[in-house]
Amino acid sequence: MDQPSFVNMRCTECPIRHRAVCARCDDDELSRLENMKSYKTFDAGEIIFWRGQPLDYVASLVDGVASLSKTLEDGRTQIVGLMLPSDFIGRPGRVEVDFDVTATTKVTLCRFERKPFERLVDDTPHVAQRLMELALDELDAARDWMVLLGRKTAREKIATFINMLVQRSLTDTNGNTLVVDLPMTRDQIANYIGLTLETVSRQFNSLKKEGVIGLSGRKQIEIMDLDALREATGDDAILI
Amino acid sequence: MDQPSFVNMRCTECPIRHRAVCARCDDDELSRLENMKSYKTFDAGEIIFWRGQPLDYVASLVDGVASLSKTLEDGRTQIVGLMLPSDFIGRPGRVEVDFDVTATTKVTLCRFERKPFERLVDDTPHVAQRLMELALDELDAARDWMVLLGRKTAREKIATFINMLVQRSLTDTNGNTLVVDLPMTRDQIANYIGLTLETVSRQFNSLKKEGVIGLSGRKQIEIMDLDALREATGDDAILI
DNA sequence: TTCGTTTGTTGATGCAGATCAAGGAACGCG
DNA sequence: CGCGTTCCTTGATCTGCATCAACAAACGAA
Repeated sequence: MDQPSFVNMRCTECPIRHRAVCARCDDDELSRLENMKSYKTFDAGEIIFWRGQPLDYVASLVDGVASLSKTLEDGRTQIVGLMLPSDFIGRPGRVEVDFDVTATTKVTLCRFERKPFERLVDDTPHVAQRLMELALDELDAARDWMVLLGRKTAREKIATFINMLVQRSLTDTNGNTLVVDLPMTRDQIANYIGLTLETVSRQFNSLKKEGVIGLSGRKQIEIMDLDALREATGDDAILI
Repeated sequence: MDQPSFVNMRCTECPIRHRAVCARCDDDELSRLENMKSYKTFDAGEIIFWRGQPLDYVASLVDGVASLSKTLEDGRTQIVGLMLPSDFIGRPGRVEVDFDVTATTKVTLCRFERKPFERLVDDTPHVAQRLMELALDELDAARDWMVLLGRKTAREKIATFINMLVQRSLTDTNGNTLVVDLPMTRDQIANYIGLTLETVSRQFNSLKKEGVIGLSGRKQIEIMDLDALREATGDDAILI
């Protein structure tokens, strides 16, 4: 998990090249992007954007995990989205975001200045189209999360969360078992799935006791029985 | 609330003309739309689209209320979106939806055949842009709903729900008090805000007892004290 | 109008998960 | 290596909402 240096990276060598907003750009468009981009890293815990702050940049997340969160009057918070590599932060035409964006782990962004980026969007239809796809993917994910938050039990929530990490392939393979890196603390997980940190801890250990997962260190989960895990999500089978 | 006849309506007379996907269309584009559109109505309770069904049409919702819902293995359901007049159903490039779309009240759609509509989107950038805006608005709404589902109490959920109906102006004015038409039953409301119908009923009556709202008939709420209602949502003041 | 069906209210009880509390393990830093 | 801090676990208790149950009100059809 060493942080490679991105500073002088060419777009053609970019690890998220094929999935990010630039996925279908040709060489010409890439060089336009090269000219307006700059890499910036944030340490874990740093605020990347404040809610309401005008955005001079939009960005692709290149490495690490960031979270979008909203806060109620009395301080209760809810994480409303996880940004993983290739996700896009900020939208053309929108000057600010309505949530805080925080670096959950160390994060590297590929930032584009807003104005030139918006010009690029205006005259390259497939970039606009790719942005639309990314937005619709986020909308789908948000709707699945609404089911989780509104209707799932604590156990189902935990299973769904782990399964999501598997799906979005935050995984290594260690021998023949799947190993998932947890990008966040129990408290942050709790905020994401609408529980308290104590309940998160209890459910993790209960799944461990049943042999569905193994816990090694604070930030690693081994998937011992993927079928059982998916069974435990409560989702309709064909959704998985 | 009489259903006017839409069958022969011209786009220029359309009640959602200024907010729907066609908001910024010029006369030429409108006449292209006239040629590919057809109105269709659904009775309350009818399924408009099934999850997984290939969509031959996309549509603007002209009148009534529809809901998007997802179902778990064992039958628990969660409404993941309310479609109100001017909302758009279906996306270019996406062949199916991942939820059921049901008419909550009697619903009228202005349907467009997919293929010609996609061609229109391809060669009119501001239609694509409007679709993007509509999608981002839905995404914002979905995120607010995640906070509601994950972190709000039953009372806050009910207050937020009523406040949303006020905001999206499903309101009449009756003398000097605001009257909100409830488009759905207690059971459907419960499914939308992640509660049971009994809890919904209790919270309505508790807000009534406190003089925040009045209930007249099954489907009408008077807003007696809007400030108290907003206070009860739990939202950060500047969000409202 | 009357009857049947759907929808809503209200009460009693139970339980999943929150809250409160204390200690233990992992990690970073001098 | 030891120490302080952060993060995690585990137990005890509490409570908000679900669940179960019965009835009442509204509505629609004949």
